[in-house]
Amino acid sequence: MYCIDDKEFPCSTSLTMRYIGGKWKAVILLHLIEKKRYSELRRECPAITERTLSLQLKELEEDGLVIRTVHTNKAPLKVDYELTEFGKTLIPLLMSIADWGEGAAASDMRIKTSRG
Amino acid sequence: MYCIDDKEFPCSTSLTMRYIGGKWKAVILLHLIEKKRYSELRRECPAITERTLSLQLKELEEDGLVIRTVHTNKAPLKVDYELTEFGKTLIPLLMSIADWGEGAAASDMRIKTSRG
DNA sequence: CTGTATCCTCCAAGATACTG
DNA sequence: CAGTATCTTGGAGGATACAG
Repeated sequence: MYCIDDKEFPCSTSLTMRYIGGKWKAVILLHLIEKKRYSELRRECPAITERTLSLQLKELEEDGLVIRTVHTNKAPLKVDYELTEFGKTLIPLLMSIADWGEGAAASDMRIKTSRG
Repeated sequence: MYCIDDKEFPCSTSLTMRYIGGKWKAVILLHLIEKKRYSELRRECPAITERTLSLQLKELEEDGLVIRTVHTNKAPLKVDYELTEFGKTLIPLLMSIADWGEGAAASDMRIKTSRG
């Protein structure tokens, strides 16, 4: 049994999902394997709305998985995001997640693949 | 770009999360690495409500990850669940998810661990 | 450029009672 | 034993406009 902020997690699996679950967190983390500017991230993930991307990044930062760096305070702002050491421990898992999805696309006939 | 039932997934990562995302699916799948009776599953996952367990199992079945077998139609019913061959391709990933959670519990000081 | 602020919708999931 | 049926709700996530 694990707890974070009075929320309970009965096993380590549910605990992991607390960090990378949700619709977009794993996607964002995977993109951040390479350090990125905020605008790069947005361009690479057009399916994620601005608000959601911003909120998820803040949560990832609070969870200690991602670090945000501001390089200048004068406009135009320059901010980038990268994985912390703790966040980097997720890399093999993130790779496995991406890999499994590719395999699934070949196995599950309900999945339609297109260039998009 | 991938599609299932007119829902769009921009990358393989988001596609995987479609299968194992949500609060409990990965937990259920991990328990089903060994074939289980419905009642066993319930006993082992008391944190999951009956309704949710039932719904998730049905979804996992529709997704081709799990197979449900009814062994008798006369009461008392006997039903068990196990991973399909497709579902078994998730096992290494499920293991990694559980493992990472254990490591996180040791790294993230916000996580309180208890016997429960 | 890098975000917030508002408003809104939808649905995953909980609680509880009931059924073949 | 193995589930459904109802009812409810919190919160994740979308759309869009605005801000430092």
